[in-house]
Amino acid sequence: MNSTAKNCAALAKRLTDSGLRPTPQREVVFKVILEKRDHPTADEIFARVKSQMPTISLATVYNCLETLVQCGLVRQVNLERAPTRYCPNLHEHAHFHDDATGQVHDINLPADTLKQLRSLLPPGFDASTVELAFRGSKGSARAKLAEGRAAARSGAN
Amino acid sequence: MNSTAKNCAALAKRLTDSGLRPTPQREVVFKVILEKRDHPTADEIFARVKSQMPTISLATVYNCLETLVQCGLVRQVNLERAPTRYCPNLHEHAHFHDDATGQVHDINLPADTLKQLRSLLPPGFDASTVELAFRGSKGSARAKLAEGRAAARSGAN
DNA sequence: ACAAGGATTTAGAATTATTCTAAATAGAAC
DNA sequence: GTTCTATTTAGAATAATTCTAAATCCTTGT
Ligand SMILES: [Mn+2]
Ligand SMILES: [Mn+2]
Ligand SMILES: [Zn+2]
Ligand SMILES: [Zn+2]
Repeated sequence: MNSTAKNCAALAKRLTDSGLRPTPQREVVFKVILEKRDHPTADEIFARVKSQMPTISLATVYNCLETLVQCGLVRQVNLERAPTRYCPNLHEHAHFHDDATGQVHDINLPADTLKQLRSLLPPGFDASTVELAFRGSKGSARAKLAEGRAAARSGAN
Repeated sequence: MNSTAKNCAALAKRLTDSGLRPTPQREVVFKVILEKRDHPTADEIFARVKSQMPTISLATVYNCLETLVQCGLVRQVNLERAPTRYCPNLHEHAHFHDDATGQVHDINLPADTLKQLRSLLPPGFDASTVELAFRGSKGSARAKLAEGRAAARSGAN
């Protein structure tokens, strides 16, 4: 059983567990989100799905996305007021929005960091979700090395 | 010199420093944001401002808000896909969105916490902004005390 | 097999926060 | 006072998302 089949099976289980049907549309939407984990928007997902299923409608893509989110298989990512993006990474993680390229990267969040953040809340505040987003630019590794050397020099002064 | 006059002077300075004019519209928009720091939306600000300046337009409110944000006097707060809210708290802080009441509360963020969060980024990632938002419910102090006692009991088992 | 009946999909209209456009107004500078 | 530019204003436009209502699909019961 390959990875796609396994994911499909997991999707089918989640859906039927919620009393929903595993339809071809839901499967193909989920598949394209898993295929290229670049946090696509609904429009981008629509475009990718259409190449495999030319008759699907944008409304259906929105409907499927809502279903996948409700089943807990996909997470919505809202950055500023840009169109909602969709992420199949189910681990607790933050997002880094690269201003230069527009790309969105996953940033791993250790469990203890999450706990620390929750501990900042005053008594009585009970957070069901914590969202952390960075915005900036992702320099090249080469630029970063040079930056590091400059910092070392200035620190040595 | 009272607080309102001081804020107006600060606003005028920021504006003229940026080559912009301190207009009555900009002043009144800034004033209502400072008056009730409840993270109002543009529509709410429009309603509050209209009572003092009935001829102002919504477009002007949006224009003034954009100006205030660019001058660094007000911060935009985007939570999920709800209308943008505006916050005059210039300290680094996070937001807590109370699902039950819809209220948005400021959460203080220690400087070292911010540094820790930035340190989660892989080399090459340079964040110009870090946004942290909690969502949940704010129980009453009474409920919170009971919760604490229950936790103590279960911990003692 | 056939007939409900409900779930899902679909196209297109509606919604809504925000931005844009272009004309009117206000104010500063000369 | 005239000119020049910034600002305000009303209304149109935009764009992501949601809604509506009809068509299609599937399951279930007979
Ligand atoms: Mn961007
Ligand atoms: Mn809410
Ligand atoms: Zn992600
Ligand atoms: Zn705030």
